[in-house]
Parts: sequence; structure tokens; C-alpha cells
Amino acid sequence: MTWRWSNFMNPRKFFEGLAREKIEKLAAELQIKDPLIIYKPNPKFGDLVWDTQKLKQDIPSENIEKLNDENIRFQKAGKFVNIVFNPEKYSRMVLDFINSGEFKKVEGGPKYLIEHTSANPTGPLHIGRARNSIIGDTVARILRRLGNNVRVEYYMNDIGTQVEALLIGMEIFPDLPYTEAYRRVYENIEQYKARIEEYMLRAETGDREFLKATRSKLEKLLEDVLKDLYSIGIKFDGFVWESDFILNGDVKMVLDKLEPYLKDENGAKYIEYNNDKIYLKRSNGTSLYFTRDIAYHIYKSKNFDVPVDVLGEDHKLHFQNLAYVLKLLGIENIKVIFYSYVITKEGKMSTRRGNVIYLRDLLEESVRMAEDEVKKRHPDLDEESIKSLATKIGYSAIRYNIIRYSPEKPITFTWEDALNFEGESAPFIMYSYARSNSILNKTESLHRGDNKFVEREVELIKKMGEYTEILEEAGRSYRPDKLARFSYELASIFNQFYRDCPVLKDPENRDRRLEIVKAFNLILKDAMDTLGLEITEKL
RNA sequence: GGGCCCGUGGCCUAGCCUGGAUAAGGCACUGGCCUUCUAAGCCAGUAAUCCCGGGUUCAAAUCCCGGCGGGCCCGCCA
Repeated sequence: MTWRWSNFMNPRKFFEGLAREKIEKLAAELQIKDPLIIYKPNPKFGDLVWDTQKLKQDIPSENIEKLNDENIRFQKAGKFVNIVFNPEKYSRMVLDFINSGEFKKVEGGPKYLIEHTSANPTGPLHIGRARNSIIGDTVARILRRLGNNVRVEYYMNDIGTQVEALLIGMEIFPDLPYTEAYRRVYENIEQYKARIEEYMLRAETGDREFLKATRSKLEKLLEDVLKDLYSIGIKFDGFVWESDFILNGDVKMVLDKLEPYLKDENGAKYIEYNNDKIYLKRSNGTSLYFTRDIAYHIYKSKNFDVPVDVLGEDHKLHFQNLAYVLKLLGIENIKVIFYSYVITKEGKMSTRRGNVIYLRDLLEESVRMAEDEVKKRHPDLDEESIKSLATKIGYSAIRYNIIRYSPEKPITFTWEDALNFEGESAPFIMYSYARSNSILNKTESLHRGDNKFVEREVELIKKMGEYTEILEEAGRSYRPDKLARFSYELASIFNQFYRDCPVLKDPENRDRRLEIVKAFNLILKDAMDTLGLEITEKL
């Protein structure tokens, strides 16, 4: 499998290629041996800059001037050579690239497996967990958009202390909500130790009847978690049950394969690493979560080119150990995205402190706020339309406000920020989209316009021209926030264009500007789909 | 004690990987813009010792070392 990150040839890369060719030729003529430093500067200087500060020799102005042609202008500015693409030619190429649909073309890439969320269903998701889901889902969408084959899995814990405590809780307190029943057992774990151990032993020795019963109970609870995720557009391609790796013998296989590295301690088995002990087997013969996770990752590695885990920062050590043991088995293709916690002003969310914020509550509040706004703006709208619009806005706002931060950045949750509908937010982006839509809806057909692009138009077009590269970068680095930010910036530039450049009321410029609005509409919709934001034709 | 992450205007964030021209946005605040394609918008303004100290370099928010502050982890739990 070949790795291709540059799926897209695009106009910007094409022009950059032209510029580089010229500079390389000049460098050869002048016998410059040092590497050529060419990068994207602050846009006010140009589209590219050739930075000659490191060169010992000065490049004479005459040589620079000779580089100019109808496509690209080179201009010496001290130790920099500013490079400007011909705005008419470049803009035209970008517009055609987008409006022809070319920008959507991708080539097939490697097979990805994204595992995300994988929470024990001991209660509804809180926003910290939701961050995992939203990051995982958005990364999956980006990778798919780039043409890769992507499968998304939820790893379902049906073995272990927490799960047994949950089951026992529901048995002992059948009348309590299951979250509360679980908490009563888990918080008094000493009291129920014997029973938990008995259940764990049955599960880990592969008691099929027991496991079957466990699963059917957990499946019902899982639905409660998934309901919230489905509502914001997050779906899974499959659910992997932890106990399967015991039933199918993989856990035993892992222990056999690792035998040469295992050390014994009263019957328990461990691997030494960094002066630490990684346990794989208890003295009572049962396996540990770690061991089952190794089995899961062997399955991932065998069936996919690039398995990706989405994990909270609290799992860093676990993953480091996992990577070490997998390496012993010759497995090195596992990638991981770590994200930091969502905390509140009172610190870490905890049930005891009573500062847990559940995703569903946040969504509900967000929709309620959106509803107020919609009613204000469209007093004549019927109840059903209001509800539908408010739901899209409310849900998108939450997704956006979680995805816009880079994953490793800790988020301090405030209702004010989470429910911000202005500035860098989903409603802002949706609003710009709706504006472009309303222009397009008032026209019957699009005609090819002239190439007399004005500055404001060129600025917008250049931003659109960056889209495919932003997608690649977001996918390559697992940074969905880069796409989120780009979408906002693009929408923001469109709003400036909207103010300065009348489209329908200006017959001189109408055709050309309609092309621009159409291109913007296509790009932004594509970006919103990829981010999992709802599309609203009107707002 | 050890390991990892974060530290950028009053608040939040981008830029750091791959060092380069006056550090870029949002929120908040102040003032302005709806008889013209949607004002969830736009324009202007106030506001930053880029945590501190060294080092490397012609050049450091960015790289290296040492601190400080905050977070996470260090279980025969998951």
C-alpha cells in the first residue's frame, strides 16, 4: 500500500511548481548550492516568498526581473523575493477547479480503523467523553473525504470490575436508575468484592451463558449512550466486545506469543519495562484489560493499514506500555490521538462534586437557546420549522465548539463559551452558507463570467484554493480543529465579500460573482459535511 | 520522586513540528453601519514582558537546557 497524502493536485500547487521551476533554474545559473527556502508568507507580501537571507551572495535585481512572465511576478524586497500569482489567471483556475467538481476528486488510500468513545455504559455521556466521540468522528469524516477506506469501531467492555459492579448494582437495586445503582456498588466496592470477583471469574473463564446475559443487558444501556451520539451525527460501523478475545482464544495466543518475555510472580505474569511491571495475567489465572487490549490491537493491525485510537490523556501510560508490548510482537502501525480533559471552573468533573455536565443536557440547552433566536428572527415561522432549525443550529454549535480546539488543549467548560452563537461558531458558518444560498436561489442559471477579478474577490478565491490542502493537513496530523478554523475564516472572508461586492444587482459583474458565490457554496458545504455540521439552506 | 501535556492582550484560541518581514482571530469593552442579494453580519478603536532565566543562530513565540505555575498518569483497575 502506497501512502499518498497529496491526493489533490490543485491550482496553488500548480503555480507553486511554476515558480519553483524558475527559481531552481536561476539558482543553477548563479551556481547557488544552498537549499532554496520558499514558503508562504503573510499574504500581504505575496503568494510565496523566496527567502534569500541565508545565501552568501546577493541576487541581482536584473536576474529577478527576468523571471517575470504572464503567470507569475517576482519582486525583490531586500533579502526576500516576493512571488505573486497573476490574480486573473490564478483566480480563474481556482474557480474552474471548484465549480467543475474537480476539488472533490480523490484517490483511494490506506484502510483506516478508528476506535473512539468506547465508554462503559454506566450512564449518559458527559462532555469530556463527548470530546472523544466528536474528535474521533470528525477525524473519520476527514479521512473518508480524503478517499481512504475508514471503519469506525466502539470497543465494548463487557468484562472487568466496572462492568460487574454495574450488573450487580442493577440486581441489588432494581428500582434505582442504573447509573445510581452502579454508583452505590462502585463506591462501596469493598463490600461487594466477593461477588464482583465471582462474576469476573465467570466472565474471564469464558462462561458463554454468563457473557451472553451480560451482553444483552449492556446492549440496552449502550443504546442510551448511542442515542445522544446519533443525534449529533455520530455513528459506528461496528461494536467489538472485549470478551470475544477470550472466547476466540486470542488472549491465550497473546500470552503464548509473549511467553519468552514473561516473568513470574506468585503465578502472575508480567513484562518488565522502564523499571516497571506490565501485568498480563493475575495469579488466579485470569487475564487483564491490558492483555485483552493487546489482542484487540493485534486484530486491528492485521486487518487495517492504519489503526487509530482516540484516547484521553489519562491513557498515555497505558498506550505507551501497549505500544511497547506490541512492538515485541512486531506491530508498529498503531496511531493514537490524545485529547485533554474538559474541566469546569470547579476543576475535574465528578459526580460527587456535582459538576458533571452531560452531553444531552448541553444539547438540550443549546437547542433551547437556538429556538429563542430563531423565533426572534422569524416570528411567522411554524412551530415545526422552528424546532427543526433550532435543533440543527443547537447541535452544530456544540460540535463546533468542541472540535475547534486542538485536541491536546485542555478545555475549561463554560456555558457562555459553549453556547456562543457569534464569531467563531457554527451558526456564523451556517449563516454565511445560507447567505450564499439565498443569492444562488434567486438565479436560474450560471454563466461563465469574465476574469476581471477585484481584490476582494481574489482574496476569497485564494482562501477557497487552500481548501484541499487544509483537508490533507487536518488528516495527516489528525487535527480536525484545523478544518474547523479554516471553515470559519473562509466564512468570515465571504461576509466581507458579501458587503463589498453586490452580485445580483450589478449586471457588469454578476456572472463572474455568481461563479464565486457558487464556488464558495460548494466548498463550505463540503467542509461543513466533513465537520459534521448541519446544512441549513436558510437561517 | 519519575514520565507526558499545557502556559500567547481582561478571558479563550491559532501560530511552534518545518526558526525569518509590523505576533493572527474570537469573546468582552468603546464608537459607527440595516429604503440596496439574510445585521447570528460588517467597519473602526482600546488592549500582549508570547510564564521566567540562560543557550544556539545574522535571526527565537517557534529549537536546546534549567526553573516556575496548572493538568494527567505511575494498580495482579478499566
